[in-house]
Amino acid sequence: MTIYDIAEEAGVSAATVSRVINDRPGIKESTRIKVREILAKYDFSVSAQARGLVNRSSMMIGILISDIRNLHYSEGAYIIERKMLSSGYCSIIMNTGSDPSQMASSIKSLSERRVDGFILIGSAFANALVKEAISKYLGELPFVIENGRLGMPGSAEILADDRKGAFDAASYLIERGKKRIAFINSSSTPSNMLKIEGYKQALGERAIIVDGAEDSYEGGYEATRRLLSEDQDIDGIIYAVDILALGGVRAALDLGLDIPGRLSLIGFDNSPYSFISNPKLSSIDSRLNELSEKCADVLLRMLKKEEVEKEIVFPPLLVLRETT
Amino acid sequence: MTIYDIAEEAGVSAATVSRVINDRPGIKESTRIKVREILAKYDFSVSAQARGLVNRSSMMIGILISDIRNLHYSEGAYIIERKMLSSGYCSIIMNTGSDPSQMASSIKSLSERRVDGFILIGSAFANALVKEAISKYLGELPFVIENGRLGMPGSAEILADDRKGAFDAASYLIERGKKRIAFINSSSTPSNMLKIEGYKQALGERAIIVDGAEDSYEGGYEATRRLLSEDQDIDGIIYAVDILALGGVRAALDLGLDIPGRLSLIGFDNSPYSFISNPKLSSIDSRLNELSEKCADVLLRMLKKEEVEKEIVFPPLLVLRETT
DNA sequence: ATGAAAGCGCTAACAG
DNA sequence: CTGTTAGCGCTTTCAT
Repeated sequence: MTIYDIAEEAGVSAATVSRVINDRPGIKESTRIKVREILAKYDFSVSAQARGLVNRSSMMIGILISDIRNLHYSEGAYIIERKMLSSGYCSIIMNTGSDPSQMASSIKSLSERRVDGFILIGSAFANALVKEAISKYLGELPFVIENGRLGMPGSAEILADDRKGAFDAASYLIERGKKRIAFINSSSTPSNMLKIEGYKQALGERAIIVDGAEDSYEGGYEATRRLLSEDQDIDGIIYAVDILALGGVRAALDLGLDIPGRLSLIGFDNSPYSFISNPKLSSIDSRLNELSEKCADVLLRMLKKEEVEKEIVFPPLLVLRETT
Repeated sequence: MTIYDIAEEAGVSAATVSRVINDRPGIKESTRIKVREILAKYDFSVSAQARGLVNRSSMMIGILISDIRNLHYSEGAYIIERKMLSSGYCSIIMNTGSDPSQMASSIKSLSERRVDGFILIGSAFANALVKEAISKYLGELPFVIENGRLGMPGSAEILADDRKGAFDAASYLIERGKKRIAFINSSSTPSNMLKIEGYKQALGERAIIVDGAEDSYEGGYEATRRLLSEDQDIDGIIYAVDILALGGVRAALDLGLDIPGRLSLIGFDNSPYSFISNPKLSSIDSRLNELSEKCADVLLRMLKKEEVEKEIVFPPLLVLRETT
């Protein structure tokens, strides 16, 4: 069913039907009503495809995420999808994994779909291949990157201050009298590298960095267990992500260590995991949800050709619970 | 940039360019190479929009989810998105919430986008409004519903046997000598209603059902705490979803009850929450990931006009950990 | 206030 | 092996 079918039954032209559908002015009220009636009668649904072709706007955006199963990405995707939809934009969501060439190919896909703009969630997208793919395929499109720096002209960057987050966490533990404070990291994303920097800044010579833990509960468990048995004096650990810390909590408990008396633990992101943890996990709130909200805001404004700030940084918050 | 621009530079017609792009046979090798060269030179990306218009296929599918932040939905979305993409289909993901009228309006959106098919994840979609919206707007489209019954002609239903899952869990606790076994439910989805049925089937007269807990960690905590203080003899609890059970674990611990000696707890879905829990949670594995995989499989087959089974049921597995 | 006609970027049928 | 033509479903001038 097309607008021509509607037009025919209404005894008007397709142009008129189009005007009614789009609420354009300059239509006799009686015609408008007549057409609306027939539209309703057939539950007519316009082809966004055809419309997009002539309007040069698909009213779709792309959301690229390394892995939506990751709780804090799914929250971001949720917030952005809802906000965009309420302004009429559908979201194409793609999981790219952490492989830059996969990311690049997703970017090409988005280009073929003729999205009106897109959002990259996570610092993992801040790499050369992605940059190249964007300038090749999505050159002029507005986009925003959440918590990553790409330094491209058409884009906005909404950032968490990860360095400060780690610095604050470490400083807090030092203040509380902890002497040997370690940092357990998983993947080497730009975001995690900043956390390490902040941690080092606070610890200086006394920094103890465990790198390359698998990015999971088990990864945190193993890394913590190993660290704790190799170095009996560790009395504080900061983790690059909450889920690692949950594994760490269990490892410490299995080793019979008192939390937080003997050992303090701090996670990162203040995700729902942190209060699901038992004992509840203290965590650095990177305010990712607010970042996501802001991402959608900013993209929407860019889509309307409004001027936007190209860089917004959200300061972190240290949330204390039962592991410190 | 369009195929006409490419055609002009290559000194051929648009039809030829189209043939090269789509790897159609019957093109002189030298022409093919020449055209490919120019395509590459400009990083040409075809308009899926225009192509879709003529092919009557957008190569997009819709995925409707009540809330992707829910871990087991995000896993489903992940699996489906990846699988569909590897067959060339992009996924439009929409969070509908639990309001049927929201679901209906999302269905209309999908129709305007001219998706080639769609997947409904969750039994919450098994309601009259959704059914009506589908037959209005997406009448002939192939679709599959994960863990819900809609009973519509064009669809396939991939189901978990929730009744049996709850029955097995309850039976297990009875076998282990538990005397007062409660069931804590959150939302009244069809899926949860089946769980209650299975539970009742095992418990008979002795059924103790707590309904209407909020669907969250806190909800599980509150409901459990109240139940346990009102009825001191409870020695087993089954929860409609894992996250509730995590709250329950903490409530029991706060009350000083020994798990599993004094009180056994069993969750539902065997989600990642279950092994993040401390103590680790025993849970009924509804095999949702396998369901999701199957959903994508089946939809893909429907899209190819192949015959498919209209109903597939996955039997549940009881996974024992530290709370039983 | 309304219609005719052109065109968005692509594919397919038909010629040659 | 390749080009011409028509048309997918819509919007938008430009007339009237």
